[in-house]
Amino acid sequence: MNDKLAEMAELLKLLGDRTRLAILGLLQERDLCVGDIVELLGTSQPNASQHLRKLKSAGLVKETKRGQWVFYSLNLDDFPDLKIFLSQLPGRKERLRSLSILGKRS
Amino acid sequence: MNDKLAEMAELLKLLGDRTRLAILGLLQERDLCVGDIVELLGTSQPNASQHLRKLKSAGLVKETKRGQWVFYSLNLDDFPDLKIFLSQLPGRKERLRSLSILGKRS
DNA sequence: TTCGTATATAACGATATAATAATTTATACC
DNA sequence: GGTATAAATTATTATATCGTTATATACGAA
Repeated sequence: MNDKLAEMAELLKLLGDRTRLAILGLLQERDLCVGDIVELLGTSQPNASQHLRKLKSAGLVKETKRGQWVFYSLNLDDFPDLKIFLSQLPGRKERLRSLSILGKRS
Repeated sequence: MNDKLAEMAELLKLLGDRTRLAILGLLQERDLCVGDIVELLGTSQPNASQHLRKLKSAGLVKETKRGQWVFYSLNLDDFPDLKIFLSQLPGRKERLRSLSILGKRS
């Protein structure tokens, strides 16, 4: 079909959410399991999980199961422009440092 | 305030609409009055008008009154990244050609 | 197998959004 | 003034979205 515009709008709408932007920003630093994301964002587990599902449906992230954890990582090969954009997201380093302090996993 | 993330999300949400993306794409070619936009998009006048208001509120477009017409133009000086992005919108040239054929204004 | 942890899914409610229809305001022309 | 055109505003409806609560599934350890 020819509705490239609608397709672009859909992607932008997906990005137009504070929580999802925050998740993408965090994943840019390192892969994270859902629990880490929940803790870093200070949101509920189902909320994070549902946002992750949407990001995955769009192909922006991919999941990898490791034991009982599900790790998510960025999957931006199909979205080269997004890489540049996401690198401008603020506040990533700071929050990830706090994760290290907690030291849940080396 | 520090919620740059929310700010970015809001802008992306604004862009995440097919109609608004189309308007921005059209305005990239030339300034247009509301009636032209209505015709080019094939939508209703109030619909176009309301989307234009949102774009104006965000500072993405500005309006200029000329007689009984209100012309809108892009105002992306505060959004340098958007210029590059918008230049990738599809289907602009084609639809504007059809406007020229109609020849409502030289 | 039973228990605890990690994640996903489902159901629900509140709010937001987009489109339409109806009305109003503003301007030009006679 | 009166009429026609251009655009904005208001009200309404339908749908989408986000977050929560509750429940289900998956996996590992004892």
